[in-house]
Amino acid sequence: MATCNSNVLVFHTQIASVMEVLANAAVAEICKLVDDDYAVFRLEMTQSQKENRALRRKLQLLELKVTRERAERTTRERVLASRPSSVKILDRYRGMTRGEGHLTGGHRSFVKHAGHKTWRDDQPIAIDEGSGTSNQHVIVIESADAEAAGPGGSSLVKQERTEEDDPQHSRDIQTGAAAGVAPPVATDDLATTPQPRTRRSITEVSGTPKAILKSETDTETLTVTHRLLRTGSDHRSDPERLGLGPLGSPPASGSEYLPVFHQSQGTVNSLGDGDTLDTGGDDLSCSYTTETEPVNMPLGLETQTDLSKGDWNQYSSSVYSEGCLDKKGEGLVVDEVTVKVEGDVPLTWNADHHVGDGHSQGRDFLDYRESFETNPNVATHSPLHMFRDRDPVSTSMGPSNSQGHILFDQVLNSNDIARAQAQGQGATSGNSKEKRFLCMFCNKGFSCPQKVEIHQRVHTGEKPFSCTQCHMRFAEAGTLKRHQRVHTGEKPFSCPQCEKRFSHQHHLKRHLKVHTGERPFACTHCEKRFSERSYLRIHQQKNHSTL
DNA sequence: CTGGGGAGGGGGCCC
DNA sequence: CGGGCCCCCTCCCCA
Repeated sequence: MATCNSNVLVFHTQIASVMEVLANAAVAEICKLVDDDYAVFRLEMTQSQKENRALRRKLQLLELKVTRERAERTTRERVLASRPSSVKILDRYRGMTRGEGHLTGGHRSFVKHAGHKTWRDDQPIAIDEGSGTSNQHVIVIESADAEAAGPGGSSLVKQERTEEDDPQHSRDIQTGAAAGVAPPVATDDLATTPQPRTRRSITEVSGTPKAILKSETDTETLTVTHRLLRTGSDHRSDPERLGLGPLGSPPASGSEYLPVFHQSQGTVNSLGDGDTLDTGGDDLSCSYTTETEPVNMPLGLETQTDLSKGDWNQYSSSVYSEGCLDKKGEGLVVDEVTVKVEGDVPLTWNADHHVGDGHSQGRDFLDYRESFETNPNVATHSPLHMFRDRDPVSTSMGPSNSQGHILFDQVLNSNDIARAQAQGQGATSGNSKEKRFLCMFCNKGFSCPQKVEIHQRVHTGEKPFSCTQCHMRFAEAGTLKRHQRVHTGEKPFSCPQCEKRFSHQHHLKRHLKVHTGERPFACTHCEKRFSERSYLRIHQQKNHSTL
């Protein structure tokens, strides 16, 4: 009996072990099956996800393409029929965050001749090849999406990567190569379809004397500024820098002055003929730098921007103040205002650049012109000639415009005319001092060339001294220094009578008359007296103008 | 409310 | 470079 029980126990033990082995085997097999299925499932999921991404990308590309084509059609209607296109304008936008649709500043642009297709920076830009739709966008695509991008987007991604990998930010622009290929469009954020926000048409011109460098932009916040900078390191202002020869000699033909356009704000999607990026507003903020090769490239500049909203000073202020080429000292910026004019090419400016200023600028141009017509020393190459050609009203590119001159005169102060004439004639009429250095515009005599140089800024409008606190510019360093008291609040001139303080010494002197009761200026028509000549003049204008 | 005048701010320009 | 004067403009007060 005991033996029987023993056998049964052994048998049970063996069965238990066999069952355990079988169970383990079954578990292992189940796990294996699950893993296999899971792997297959994952593979299928991955493939599905990739397909989804690819489809989404294609869909977005199609949408962008449709939007783009629609914008192009709109633009074609607004773009001029023909434009010269022998030069390329490449823009450089530094600090631009892609996909954000704006530029952060410090952007530079430059012009390259047709043979050079090099970009120096990475930003969406289109080059007008004159082919009508030769527009190209540089896109940023997420790397993850790039992997799954379809054939249409892969090339785009490839291009972008190539450009970004370029440490020198140089890229080849394959303009006009988009034949049969949808305009490359990409975005770093699929959720936000990049809408063209800036429209700019840059037509580069060369060869013809009346070539026009045209910037037609419709974008928000446009303060278009033309910077005429010089490549040299000499930031000193002198007549030569203005294109003036020393004391009236014609400007050097081989000057290295460069017209510089500075793109200051706004997303710039360049567009060529028919290439349009809808922007939204007409208020352009497009200052862009153009850099020309040292080849003679006569060009006229016409900027169809909304400069009419600002005056010339403001215009020039923005021009000068934004430059990275400025030589900045302590609150002083000296930069260049130079127009390179070669031959008899008339440099034409948009009229609005000049006539908006309230007072001073008009005088400048008036003096310029008046002296030009009377001063035989003024050569036809002189800046005066250039200014004369700047039609203050019409945007025509013709040389001198009689209508423009009429209107030009209208904006000028008659007092300034008299003053200019008086200065010119008086200076030449026997000044006892050795003022043998004559102004080339008004014949006014000065004792040294530097004074002539400073004086001639009255005529040329050159203001090489820029305030670092604002965009004001001045022709004289002392004026700038005085102006900066506006920012510093410095009022070094205090009244001993009432402790009032003034930033101008003349203000103090004028104020002292309040205490003294001095009224040296008497009206000849009545018995009224005034402490200031200007008060008297206003009084006479208001009360005795008919006398 | 309006116009004249005073006061002051600021830039242009010459010495 | 500073001084000086000019001008224009704006703000404020007052009749």
